[in-house]
Order: sequence, then structure tokens, then C-alpha cells
Amino acid sequence: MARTVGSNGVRTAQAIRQAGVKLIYQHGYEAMSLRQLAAEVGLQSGSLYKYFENKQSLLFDIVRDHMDDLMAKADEALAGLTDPMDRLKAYVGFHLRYHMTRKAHVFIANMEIRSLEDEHRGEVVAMRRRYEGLLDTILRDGAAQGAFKVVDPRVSTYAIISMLTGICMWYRPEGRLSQDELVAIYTDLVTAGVAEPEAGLAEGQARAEAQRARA
Amino acid sequence: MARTVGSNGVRTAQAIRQAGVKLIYQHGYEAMSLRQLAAEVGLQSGSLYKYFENKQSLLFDIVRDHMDDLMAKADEALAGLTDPMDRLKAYVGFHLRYHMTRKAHVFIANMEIRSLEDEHRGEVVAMRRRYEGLLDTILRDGAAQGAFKVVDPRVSTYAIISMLTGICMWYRPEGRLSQDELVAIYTDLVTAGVAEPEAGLAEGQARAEAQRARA
DNA sequence: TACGGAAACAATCGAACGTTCTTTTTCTGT
DNA sequence: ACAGAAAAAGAACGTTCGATTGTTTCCGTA
Repeated sequence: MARTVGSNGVRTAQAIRQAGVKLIYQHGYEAMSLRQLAAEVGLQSGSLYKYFENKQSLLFDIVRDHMDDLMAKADEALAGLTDPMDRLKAYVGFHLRYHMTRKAHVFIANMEIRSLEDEHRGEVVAMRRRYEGLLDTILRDGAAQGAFKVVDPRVSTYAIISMLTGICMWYRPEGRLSQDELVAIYTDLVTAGVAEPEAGLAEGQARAEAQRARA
Repeated sequence: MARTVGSNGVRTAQAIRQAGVKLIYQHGYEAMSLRQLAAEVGLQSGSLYKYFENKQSLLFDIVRDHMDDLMAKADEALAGLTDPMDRLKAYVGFHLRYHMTRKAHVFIANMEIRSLEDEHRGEVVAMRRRYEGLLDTILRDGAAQGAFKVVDPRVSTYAIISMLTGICMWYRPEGRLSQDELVAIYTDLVTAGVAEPEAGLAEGQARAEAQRARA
């Protein structure tokens, strides 16, 4: 056998990418063999090299594309919002929903950074820093306007992102709580955590809204 | 050559364990080869088998011992405290300090679970569930007493633990902020996030205390 | 319908893997 | 001083790995 009937380069490329995400998520990058990947797609391992330069570049492509997508969608979610509290809530909601629906990609992008070669890792770290910068700026703006009480925006950014991203460690679509309910709970936690108690009704408002969303 | 001068079984065993933690943390369990580990300790790879049954059991031993230690020290940190808010603060402080000083162990225990064989993984997951149960109980007790406003203790537990554990992704001993400062910031975030606003001075108190600790 | 490029196979490479086994050297207790 | 135990070397095992290459088959198009 050689070229198989009905074979199509574009479709195969997509299948490889998809299977790659699945297998790296399940077993880890190092533990996934190219023979395993090839079998998942229905190829011989050597044939994979029509579609990527080497194993490393497959990983990097997956991570880079994911980061690009994350950044673009985040910008979209925040577009048009100026009030820091509005932007914070939008960020929390976006981040949670994105991470709930793309567990595998997120897991890979966060956990397999160490498997990237230095140059590639540098690029990815820079991208992530840019993404974290979004929340950092929101917190700084909010603090400057007196809406937030943030002792250290950098630390708060790390803390909040860790908290939100952690959802992909246990969230299951068929689970007890809906996406909306979870977003409400987390939004409540985050806004209560950073809101300036004396700043108008900010906090009470957040709790009330969270309550309403759960109803 | 065979047995080397000054060789000592106990010392070598400790060195292997220590190097194992370091290398698994740096490269991941799958990516760490036994030849690499042996070289780090100054042995030939075959000689390692005097000290463990196989590669898998090395990983399991590391993770199990870590979990035992974590659980024991957590119990210790909470001993004698009955008020939910006191227990919550103690939990946060303990968890952060523990994770700041044992990054590698924590990282391995959290990330290499998937590399464990089914039976071993089951044991570790059960241990982790028990540890999470500590915080879950604290939140439920606090809510029952009206001190906390917790919509869903299970979710809040996951959220808080994710947030706290995330510190080991970026904390460096030589960093800008001291351990005490970081504990104060995180404690502030957590207590503000779960405290019942109308419950006495709980929240204001927490903020004030955090402020004081930073001074 | 013939041809050139695309797609995949099949065989193979050297290196590295985890593991086992035998041998050699050092240490320790009497 | 000596025997046995402990500690490690070192060679070898069968596998599997990522990667390369030459060949074969299919497809789109002119």
C-alpha cells in the first residue's frame, strides 16, 4: 500500500493535530510516542513527517496556536468595557468558560512548557505574560480608581489566574453545576476578594448579582 | 571497579530520593531516565535497583511520602483551633508556606499522578481527597455558624486550593516579597472572598490584620 | 487519458530506554 | 585476620524511540 483511497492532506493534518492534543493531554508529551499518534490517525509513524518537522514542532504549534486563540478571544471579551469591575467580571467569565471548554489545550499549554526547547519556551512565556498583563492592568486601574483594594496587583493576578485555571482540573460538562452557576460562584469569590469594601456597593452588588445568576 | 570507597547504603538511598525529586521536577517522570538519575548520584543505572523495585515505585514512594507529610503537618497546624475563621487562616498560612518550601515535591504530587499506575493513583487520589476535606469542613462549619458566605463548599475548596497551590509556579525565595507578606496577601484574598460581610468585623478584621502583618 | 505532484507505506537506522545478571570491591563483625 | 554481607560496577538483554529514505499508489488536472 501507499497512498490510500480518499486520503486528503488537509483532513489528515487536522486529524493529526486533534489526536496530538488528545494524546499529549492523556499521557504527556514525552510519554506520547509518534507510533501511538500515527495509529490514532491511521497512519504509519514515518508518514507523520509530511505534516510536521519533528515531534517538538508539533507540540510548539499546538501551544502557540492555543495562546494566540486565547489572547484574541480575551481581547474580544473585554472589548468595549471600560469600568474596571465590568472588565474584571468579563475577564473572570471569559477565562472560566474558555478553560472549561478547552481543558486539553489549556492543560498542555500550562504543563508542557518544560518540554519545549528554550527558544520555543521563551515565546510561549512571553505570550502568557501578555495574557496575564490584561488582568494586572484591570486590577491596577481598579485600584487607582478606588474600586479595588489590591495590595499587590502582580500577586493578585497570579492568585486569581491560578484559581480560575484550576477549574480545568476537575470540571466535567455533566457535573453537578452548570457553567453559569460556576461562573457566578467564582465571580463572587474574586470580586469579594479584591473589592474595596467602602467603595459604593461594589461588593454587595457582586454578591447580589451572583445570587441572582444562581436563581 | 565495584564497591566504591566510603560507600554507604543509607546515604546513597537518600541521595537517590533527593536527585529523583529534582530530576522529576525538572524534566518530568517520563522524561527522566534512570541513567540520568544514576549519573546525578554517581552510580551506574543498574545499581539503582538495589534501592527500588522499579522506576514506577520510585515515583510512588516520593508521592506517598509527600502526601503523608502534608497531611500530618496540616493536622498539626490546625490542632487546637476551633473557630472556623482561625482555622481557615491557619490552613491558608500552612498551605502556602508548605508549598513555598517544597515546590518540587508539590509539583510532582500534583502533576505526575497521571504517570502512576492505576492502583497507585487510586491511593494518592484518596489521600488528596482527605486533605481537601480539611478545608471543605472548615468552610461548611464557618457557613453553618454564619461567619462565612459559601454558596458551594466543594467548589470553593477547589478554587481556594488551586489559588494557593499556584504559588509554587512562580515563588522564588529571593523574590520581591517575603513569605510573611505573601501569606498576608493571600489570606486577605481568601478571607475577603468567603467572609459573610454582615458577620461582625470578620472581613475588616482580616484586612486590618493583613495590613499589620505587612508593616 | 496521461502525467506530475500529493499521500502514504515499508523498511530501516542508531540511540536510548528500563531492567537483569554476574562480578568485583569494600566494609563489618567476630 | 578472615568470612560473609553490603555496595557498586559493568556488560548485556530485548524494546522502543524519533527520524530518514526510497518506493508505491492515488488524485487532480490539462
